This record gives sequence, structure tokens and C-alpha cells, in this order.
Amino acid sequence: MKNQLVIYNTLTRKKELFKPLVDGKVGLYVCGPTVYSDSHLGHARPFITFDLLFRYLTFLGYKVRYVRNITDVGHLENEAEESGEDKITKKARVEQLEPMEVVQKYMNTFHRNMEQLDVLPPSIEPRASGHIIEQQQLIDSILKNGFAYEVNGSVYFDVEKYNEKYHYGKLSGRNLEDIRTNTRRLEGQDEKKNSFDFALWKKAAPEHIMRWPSKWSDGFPGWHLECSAMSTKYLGDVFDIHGGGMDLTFPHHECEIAQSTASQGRDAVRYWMHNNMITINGQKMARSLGNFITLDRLFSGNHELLEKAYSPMTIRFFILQAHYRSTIDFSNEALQASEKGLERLFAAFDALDKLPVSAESSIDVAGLKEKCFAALNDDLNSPIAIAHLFDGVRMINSVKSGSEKISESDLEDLKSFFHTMVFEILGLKPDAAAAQGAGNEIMDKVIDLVLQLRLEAKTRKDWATADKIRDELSGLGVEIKDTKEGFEWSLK
RNA sequence: GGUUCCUUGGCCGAGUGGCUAGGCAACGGUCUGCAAAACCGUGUACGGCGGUUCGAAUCCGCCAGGGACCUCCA
Repeated sequence: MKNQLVIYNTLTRKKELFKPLVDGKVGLYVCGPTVYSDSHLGHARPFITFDLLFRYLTFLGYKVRYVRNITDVGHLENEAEESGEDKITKKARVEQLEPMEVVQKYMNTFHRNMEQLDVLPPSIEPRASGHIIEQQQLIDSILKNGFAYEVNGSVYFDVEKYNEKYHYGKLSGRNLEDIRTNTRRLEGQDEKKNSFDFALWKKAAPEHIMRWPSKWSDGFPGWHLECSAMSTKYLGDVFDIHGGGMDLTFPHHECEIAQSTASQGRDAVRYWMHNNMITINGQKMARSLGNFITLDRLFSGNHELLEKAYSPMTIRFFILQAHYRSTIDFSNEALQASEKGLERLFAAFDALDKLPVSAESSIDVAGLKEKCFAALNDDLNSPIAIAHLFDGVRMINSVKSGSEKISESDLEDLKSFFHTMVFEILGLKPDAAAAQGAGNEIMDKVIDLVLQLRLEAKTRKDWATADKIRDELSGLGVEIKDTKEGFEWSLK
């Protein structure tokens, strides 16, 4: 099974059998967040997507080193009035904070949100600000190889020169001539030989707070450099997988390839993976478009577009129900469908512990497992895996109601499979509040007692009392299910 | 304008040359004192028009509509 994982490589535009460079080990790099404001739903997607990859590779037995950076050196903004000002600096001015205070604040929020979504922390989470020297060294080597030039204390990548020897645009399917005729001319770029050249080092304007000394000027590293520098530092000159959002393909990842190739003669990355966008009313959800919903607001329901709050697990499940290379459209209806589906999945999971065993099975547990893993092996097709999981849900419920049978060994197998698939690989876990029991022993016993009284009322055919208890408890958020043996309850 | 991707039943969303995706919703049934939950059953879905083929939603062409990237962006 381990050698059957196929992933779609953006570089070749084909699904390829995944073979790590070093047997048994995987180097994975994913572009992390720029921490200058709260994370929104759109951000959740790549981190959940690659969390799934990380978890699955680990499950397959690989030793994975997962590096996901924090961009805490602001990137240039190109808004007309404020050109040259850095996103983090700008925000700092607005909030009267130190830039690193801004960084810390939003980094904390990001980490909290990721934990809520059950996104595992990466093996290494390097910060751009902590790797200025490495970035400068990378600039040195690109300069030495003749693929960059210095102007007024800034260093730019010479795309034309690079393209004479290599292909600039191979990842995004462009060629330099197309880029030349179609690149918009921007203000304040007179220093560059060509508009498509990009900065490796930028001299800081006097008001620019975030700055570091260098042999070229007091300034800051270019937009694309940190990923090239940090990925190879921790994963080696060549490593297995580089992931990120589709919108980063050009220019960010294209520039990363150019930088690595210019400094070491070949690309550092073997498999490029890109997740698609989350849309809202068919349009990309993005900070710059103003149509985003932050994760905190999704979790609290505090947003005009939200009919209610959605739990982190609902969000995670919603995202996993679409293939990572497809767009997924946000709507309350879709989210509520996911929420109910997830409840059903967890209910079946709970039922696993109470299933009656028979001498033989009438259901095919081995086949179910095989189908789920085949789906994940096919470019991480989580929606198909989940569809099969729901077949498993039906099996469980049918065994529970007596219309199907399961043997003891199959039941053990099914339990362990569900645990692995749902918790370990998909990273879904029941929300604490929704878990069985009130989390308070006295409360649990009180509810049990009241329901016991209701059961007695039912035995007396005192339907009025029985229904009153059910309605009242229901109003308090206690959901009651009558069973043959008596009752089950859970908190909503 | 250039590059590229997409259009699936009420909603979301897989798939792919012939065999039920799945979830949610809806309807009918079983169970139940009534519910809830669960189970069973019910949808002639693949943007339009042509073409290839024994057969296309799936391949090709054209048309219509939409998205992404080309500028910071997950």
C-alpha cells in the first residue's frame, strides 16, 4: 500500500506515483501564513489539505519532516498610494504596535485556529525573520552565478538572463514572451531591467521599520526568497514535496524555482502540489476582495453571512468533502449538510462499541478498507474515502438494528479501521461540547435520573409526563433517543 | 488581451467511454404510544449544438456562461 500513493504534480500536470528521494523518508514544505491579520476560511484549506497529506504519509510509515513557514517579514504592497510600504509595517502603524507585536498576535491566533481545526503542528515552523542570513547567502550565490544584479542597494533577479539557460514559467505554463507582453507596468520599478524581474533584496525607505543590515543596504529580503532559503536549509538541496495554494503558483513558486535553479543549477522540488480556492458565490474568498470570513467568526457565528456558528470540525469535514484540487463553494446550506453528515458519522462511531457480535459477518469490512485506502492513494481523494466511510456507517447501523451481522474479529477490525481513518488520517474528532455526557458527573446522573423517571412514566402509559420531560430536556439541549433497552441521550 | 481550469439531479460534491458515488434536503414505507434516531425504497443529473464510436455526461470541435492566474493573496 505504501508504494501506491499517486499525487498530481503541477510541474508535469499529471498524476505520478510518489517515490521519495530517500526510501522511507519524506521532506514536505508548505507555504505558511503571512501573519498580519486573522486567518480566514480560505487559509484553512491548504493547512487542512496538507495536514491530511502529512497524516497519511505518516500513516503509510514514512518518517516525514514537515516544514511550514511563518512569513513575518512583510511583503511589499502595490497599492497606488502606499507603494513600498510593507503590510506588517502598515498594520503596525494603524494599531500603534511594534511590527513584531503584530506578528506575535496573529501568529498566536493562527496557532489557536489550527489547533481547533485539529491541524497538527509541523515538524519545523521557521520564521522568515529568523533566516535573514540564509536568505542573504542565497542572494550571494545567485549573484555569483550571474543571475542577479544590484542597483542602488537593491538586488534583482535577472529573469531574462535566467531564461536564456532555463525555462522561466515552466510551473505555470508560461513563456517569457507572453509574460513580457502581458505584464502590467507598475509604479516605482524603474530600477529593474525588466518589469518581470523580481526583488531579492530591497533597500528600505527611511520610514520602513522592518530592516536588516546587509552588504547591499539596510533593507529586507524579497518576496519569494524565504521559502527557497528555508526549505532547502531544513530539507536539503532537493526535497520531495512542496505545497501551497494555487494562487501562489505564479509568481511565487515560479520565482522559487528560478531562485533554486539559479543558485544550485536545478530545482529543489520534485513534486509540486497546489490546492484550489474556497469560493463564496462563485468567487475566490480573499482578504483583498473583502469577502472573507475569519475562522474565529465562523466558529462563533458572528458574521452577517452566517446563519449560525459552525464548529471547527464541521469546517474541516466540509473541506475534506471536496477534492483539494477542486474549488469548493461556501454556503450555509452546504456547511449545514456537512454538519449533519459529520454528526451521523460520529454517532456510528459511538455505536461501534455497542454492536452485537455474531459467528459470521454479512458485511465486507476488508473491502471497505481497501476502497478507502484506494481513494486516498489516488491523489488524496478524501471525498471518495468519506463516501465509502458512509457505507461503513450504514453497515454499523444495520448491524445495530439487527439487519446485518458482524463477527468478533471483523468488529475489532472495523473499530480499529474507523479509529485510524476518522481520527488519525482525516483528523476528525468529536467536539468537546457535543461529546456524550455533560462532562460533569452530577449532571450526568441527574439527567439519567430524570430519564429513568420518564421511563417509568412511559411504563404507566403516562404519555403527558413522558413528553413533558422530553420536551423540557430537549429545550435545554439534551437530545433523547428511545431505544429497546431504555434510552440514550446526548448534548446538542 | 494572454495562460489555464471549470459547467453534474433542490443544495454541496465525486467520477468517467458501457456497471448505484456519497452527504444534506424531499417523498413513501418499517420501527415507535407519539416522536427522534436508524433501516428500506423513490430522482431517467451530467450547459447548448455538432462530430468520433456499437455505445459519451466521459473523447474531439464550435458556441454560451463562470472561475483562477497574469499584482500582495492560501
